[in-house]
Amino acid sequence: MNRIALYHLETLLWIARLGTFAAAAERLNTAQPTISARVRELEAQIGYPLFRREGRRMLLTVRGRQLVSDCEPLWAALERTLAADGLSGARGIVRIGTGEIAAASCLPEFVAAVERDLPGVTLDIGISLTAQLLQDLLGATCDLVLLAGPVASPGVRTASIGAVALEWLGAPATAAAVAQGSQPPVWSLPRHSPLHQLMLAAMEERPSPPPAIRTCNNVRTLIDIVAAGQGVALLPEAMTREALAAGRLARVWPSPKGRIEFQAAIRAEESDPVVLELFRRASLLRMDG
Amino acid sequence: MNRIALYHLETLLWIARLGTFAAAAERLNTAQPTISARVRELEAQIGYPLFRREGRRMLLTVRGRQLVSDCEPLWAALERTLAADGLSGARGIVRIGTGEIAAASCLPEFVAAVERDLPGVTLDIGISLTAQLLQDLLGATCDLVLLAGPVASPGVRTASIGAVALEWLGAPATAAAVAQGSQPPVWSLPRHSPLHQLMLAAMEERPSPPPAIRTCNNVRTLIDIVAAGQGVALLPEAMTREALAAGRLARVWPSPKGRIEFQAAIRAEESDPVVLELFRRASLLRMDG
DNA sequence: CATAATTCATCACCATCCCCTATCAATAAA
DNA sequence: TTTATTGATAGGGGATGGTGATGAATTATG
Repeated sequence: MNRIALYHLETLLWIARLGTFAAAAERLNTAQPTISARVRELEAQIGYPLFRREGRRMLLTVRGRQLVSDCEPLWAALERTLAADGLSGARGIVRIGTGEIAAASCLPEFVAAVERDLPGVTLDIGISLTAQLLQDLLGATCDLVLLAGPVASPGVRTASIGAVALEWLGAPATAAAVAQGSQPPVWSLPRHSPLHQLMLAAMEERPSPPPAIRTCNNVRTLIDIVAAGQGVALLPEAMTREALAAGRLARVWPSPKGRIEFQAAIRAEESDPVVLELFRRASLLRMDG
Repeated sequence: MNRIALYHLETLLWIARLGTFAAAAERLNTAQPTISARVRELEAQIGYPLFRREGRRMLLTVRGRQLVSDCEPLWAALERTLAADGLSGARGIVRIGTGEIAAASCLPEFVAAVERDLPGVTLDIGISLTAQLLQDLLGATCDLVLLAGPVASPGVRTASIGAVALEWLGAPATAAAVAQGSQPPVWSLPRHSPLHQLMLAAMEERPSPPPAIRTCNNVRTLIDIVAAGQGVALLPEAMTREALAAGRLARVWPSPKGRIEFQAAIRAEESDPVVLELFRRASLLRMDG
């Protein structure tokens, strides 16, 4: 069945349109015996007769007509798909990996720009932690990543896309308790993440001894946890602005000096022009916009 | 481009799913060089690279991924279409030709029965005059026709499906004028149609000399014309019952004795089982039901 | 670090397929 | 009858697709 080629279907469709094998042969720039042979092959492949003799003509059988009308839209779609070649502009599916913070800060803007300027390009987006993102990139599971922290890995080409400020936040009740000397637990991303490292550095700035540290691999969940009064977290301003304004979160300690850097990255040996163009555009993003 | 065979697409899809050429080869019960060759052929046909080396693996390019995701639904549809073979029951497109009167009397019922009992069968319906219908049938433009008048043509197999009564109808105003001796024109289908012949026969029954005869090739329009007071027509009861009840039409002269016969017909040498089954079912129809 | 295993490319060889030209048989039109 | 049209058939040449054996590059394993 799989030995059917596209020209078999094309031949069937042209015979159906023009009525005779000879006309289809002319239309397809080939000889009439070729058309006969193609029909014979197609019939052999699908296992039932498509034509029936009627005088000197060949008429489609009932099932043959069914096949024609089934194949007509399919053929059109196939032609469109396979001919989508010389089309101007970039086309293709690019897999983007990004961390939660970058996703919240500039991904919608990036996606919108791509949709607008490169309509042929489709983005597949996956959210992960920095370490996973790098692994995906090197393992060619992703084409382009937006990730936190300075990355200096051989085989990776990066461009900084800005930094966001961090703040010690908690529920308003937690802030009040802290003001009275309480020592709430600190929540953070897993140990290997850049934000966790920044959090440890920021703890050094503080006079009090470091309290218990708990981790969660999801920033949104982290926010929910501290908003529920379960502790304090060092969170990016970009993701908490709204909750802060709404009073669901409050500043617990003074903000540290450190900011968290973000970068766009692709494989160093990347050669695909679409990916390179997307990297160029990603490099122009500004987290602190 | 048309030299692409279905197995080329199938191969691409399995490589995309399984990740390696070797795995695809095993899945497709073939050797690995075959897979390499198929990919090479496919790339040559579409004109751009689908894969890129990465270590010892082959990775889809951006455009390659695009093609995969474009082809996935197409492939599924093609498989479904081409494999629609051993499916139980009849399948296919049958072209039905019918006259207006038969269409109005029993076509909806017939179509509903086919939809219900033979869901794989699609009907293409065309409305024409009897002469055209016969020509279509013999010329294999139609597979089955429902037509008026006794047909005895060699090469055609018929079955009676009943008869309908005819009445001389006109607008109520016309009927009133006739009662006072007026001689309105008579409207009818074209000369070669069975209804026209019946009309002429019915005129013989009448005492008065035949008035002017005008023709129109469409019964519905004919009804509209006489309902607008433009004359009298011999019309089938089946199509005028409603207008008569609503008072838009009225009986002008006494009804003639003749009724108009209807038949289902197929080519005598028809062998397609689907058409034969539909003919069997059509033979059971009753116009006078 | 050396070895083994995996992955895809290449090669030679063979079978099959596809297309062409030339011709024929059947039917329809003149 | 003659002519034209339609599709089938036959034979040969060239392209295509398939296989198994082998090789190069990379990655896993001891």
